Amino acid sequence: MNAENYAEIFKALAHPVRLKIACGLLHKGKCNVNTMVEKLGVSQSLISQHLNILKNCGLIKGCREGNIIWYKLENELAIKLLNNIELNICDCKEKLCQK
Amino acid sequence: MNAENYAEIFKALAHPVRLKIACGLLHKGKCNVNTMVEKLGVSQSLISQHLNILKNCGLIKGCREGNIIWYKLENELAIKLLNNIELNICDCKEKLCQK
DNA sequence: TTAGATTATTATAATATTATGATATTGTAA
DNA sequence: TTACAATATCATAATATTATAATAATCTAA
Repeated sequence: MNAENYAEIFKALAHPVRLKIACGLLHKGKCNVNTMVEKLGVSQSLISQHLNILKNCGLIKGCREGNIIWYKLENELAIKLLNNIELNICDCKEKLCQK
Repeated sequence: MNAENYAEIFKALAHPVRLKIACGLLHKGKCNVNTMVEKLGVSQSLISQHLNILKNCGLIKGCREGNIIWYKLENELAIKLLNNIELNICDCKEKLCQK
């Protein structure tokens, strides 16, 4: 891991929607695409594109269960970084995280 | 601090040069522009522009001492985040941090 | 096998970021 | 004052990111 590698991780988290997704996954454990679409109020296409960015960085992984794909946080560094942000204020708490 | 605010901080750190600068400041304490130019091998103009981005996010502050401006890390969140990256591998260790 | 639900991909326009080179500003010392 | 060192700003070209709309792929259930 050099500066370029680290910067990529930061870049992946450097967008409000991706941050909400990652933050939400940290607390919710897993989430499917349509739920993100509803909770975050972002188009399905855009959610999918953001998920792809997170996936390409190795931050999340998708696990198909029939028709649905469950996404999970799969990166220790991302988890450490996200634990440093004030989650009770983070939008994801009120949105993606709710049952 | 909402998701947008947090994303801005991540964005500020989402570039190799800015990450090296921030990481270097964390360990070196302070640094002036010309030293960054030499140690990081990046043009003076570009270093200055990157410093400006870090400054605008409130991550660093410059303190003039005669002809020289010393920059310091001035953000608790950034410090927490940077403490989570493996500093012994980070480029800044070999470069910006050396005496 | 067809319809519908869920997710992904593609093309593209709008916008933002990055790097370069030239120039400007600020302070110091002769 | 003038020259020089340190830093900042500006214009701009190249590149990357973001959002939208349309379409495609995949799975399930009837």
